[in-house]
Amino acid sequence: MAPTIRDVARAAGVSPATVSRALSMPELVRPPTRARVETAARRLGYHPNRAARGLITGRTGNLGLIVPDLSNPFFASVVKGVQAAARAADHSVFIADTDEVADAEIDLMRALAKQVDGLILCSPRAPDAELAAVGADSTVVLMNRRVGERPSVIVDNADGMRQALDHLAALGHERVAYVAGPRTSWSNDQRERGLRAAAAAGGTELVHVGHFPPQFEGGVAAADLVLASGATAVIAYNDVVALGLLSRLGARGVGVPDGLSVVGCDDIGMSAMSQPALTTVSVPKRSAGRATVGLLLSMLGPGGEPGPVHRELPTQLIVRGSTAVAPAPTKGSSR
Amino acid sequence: MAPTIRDVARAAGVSPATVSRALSMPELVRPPTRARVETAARRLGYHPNRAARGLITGRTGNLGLIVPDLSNPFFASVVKGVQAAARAADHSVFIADTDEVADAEIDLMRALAKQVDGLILCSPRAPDAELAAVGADSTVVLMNRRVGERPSVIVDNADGMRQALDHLAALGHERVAYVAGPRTSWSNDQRERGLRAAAAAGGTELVHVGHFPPQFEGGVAAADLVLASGATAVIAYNDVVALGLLSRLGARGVGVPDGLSVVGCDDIGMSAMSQPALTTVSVPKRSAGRATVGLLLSMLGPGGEPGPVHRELPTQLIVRGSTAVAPAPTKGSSR
DNA sequence: TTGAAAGCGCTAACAG
DNA sequence: CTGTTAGCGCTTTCAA
Repeated sequence: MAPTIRDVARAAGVSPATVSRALSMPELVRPPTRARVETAARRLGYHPNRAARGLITGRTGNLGLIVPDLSNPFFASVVKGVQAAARAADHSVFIADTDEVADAEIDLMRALAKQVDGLILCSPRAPDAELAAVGADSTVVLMNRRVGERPSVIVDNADGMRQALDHLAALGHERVAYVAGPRTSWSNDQRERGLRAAAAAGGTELVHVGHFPPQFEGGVAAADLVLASGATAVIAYNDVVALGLLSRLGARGVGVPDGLSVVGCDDIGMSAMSQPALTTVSVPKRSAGRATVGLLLSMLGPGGEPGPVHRELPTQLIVRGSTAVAPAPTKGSSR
Repeated sequence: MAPTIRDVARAAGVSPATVSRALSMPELVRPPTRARVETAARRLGYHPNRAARGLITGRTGNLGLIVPDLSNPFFASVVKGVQAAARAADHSVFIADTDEVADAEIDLMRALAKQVDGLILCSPRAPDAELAAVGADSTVVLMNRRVGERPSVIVDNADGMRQALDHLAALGHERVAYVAGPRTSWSNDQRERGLRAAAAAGGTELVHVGHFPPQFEGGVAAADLVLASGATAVIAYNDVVALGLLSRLGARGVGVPDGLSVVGCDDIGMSAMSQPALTTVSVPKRSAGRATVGLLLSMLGPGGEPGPVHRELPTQLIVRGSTAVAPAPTKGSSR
């Protein structure tokens, strides 16, 4: 049986309350007493039971994080950022993976909400209303999504897309395809908007290619549609999809970037290592994770609710080998 | 404020004890009473506070999972398997990433041990003794490692390596390099042993190439050493390393599989999509995760400690494009 | 079959 | 500065 606060109290010859104080608010205890307590605690290998503490303080020291798909390296990175920040603040984190199923999100929110101080929803797919309903009575921070006035950390998707499109336009591409991600993805929505705005501003023709799951297979499936569209360049919802494109393009014998230029988004590790290396819009994944934890903890802090807080992080185009000057227009290329 | 058991009791006109029973041991409560309680609970949106329950039952309904690196897709898959099984058993899971730092493992074990019913250590890097010391008084299951009689779930690494080497030998390769993973990795150790045994049995010459971090960069760094070794084929510690090899080999102008055959291990998603697709030893990642949770929960069940339990899952070579018949021996190739 | 009472391990008043 | 008391939300004897 793990030692309790009473064991320590007995060993140190003080009351449990003093032990509690010596450990959580040392300045309220006379140094000699404190020392006795600390020694006893160390000797017995005492660590306070957080559940018991939480019962009375109302704080568990735990955070919850819900992500759509851990096997997407983007989310893996975010998780690492969240972890690091949480650990630095002496918090543990529950992680749940929804497998891109919106309903699972709601279930998991409910399940986790009871046992954490705050919840981070990363790229949630559920409708605004459901999110708002379930999150009403718990501290929730959104990441990669903005819903009403709820606190959130997002990245500047629109600007990233603008950078990508400007880059392609500067290379002479006049017809660019966008391989869309999930309809329920807020990021996808932002990216589409940013792209439309940039296309209108720059006179580039934008071709929207259906919605695809944000996975490798999604890119594989999209590739043929992109080729048929007559576009000379393609921007994918994310890097994983872009890698899928690359794969299928290779199989079709289309050279990248000579036959088609490809741009991804997220800058996952793999994007630098593909053949050719993928041009991509870099998103600060770790930082976003850390920032989200920071925001969440600040909300839990003394002040309580410091009003709606929003953070937006910048994105940056990384140019690599998968984009090049547009090929000379081919007759009937649109067929 | 979330409703407590007393709120429900009042609403249903019964005592808190009855509510507790109606919800956890329904058969001990008369149907009409039970119905009243259930209705009241549902109406108030009552969910028992697990921390409070845990305080008395000694069970939190939480599991802990410690992995070396979430950004390795191998671990991401394992996590998904663990998650799925845990959720099916109505448990939540704390996840911690050690960034391949053995000390962090021990710290995290201590931190998590207090708040979970059981702990899963996936591919732990810490020395046996430390693992044993910290894990002494908590329920721990190891994955991808065997330490004494501690319960564990592993895969048949040695057999996987044998399959890989036999495959290469059948293709005519006589000199095969192995790019080793971390020294502290038990799996790496098993793979080396399996390889040595198979090499001895089949008369293949095995070249051991230094220890490298189990990351893409590790493979990149190893590639030149492999080329200098005069081997016509190489087996990498895992797929991520193998992909690093592929990348650097491409940069060096060495064709795969014609210039060098490459085999990985784990069968992460990316391995099927590389150019050329990677031949690899498939490891049942999800299943292993699920099996580990199953084992852990069985240990927590009624019987308590049903003695040491070990599970070993099979591995299977997946032949893809990255291996081929050995090139004709080149004069002075060993230089 | 149900209720009253005790207590899990801890912290937060309130005295002293 | 330290000890006593009460109680967080829940389950579990023990009686009724």
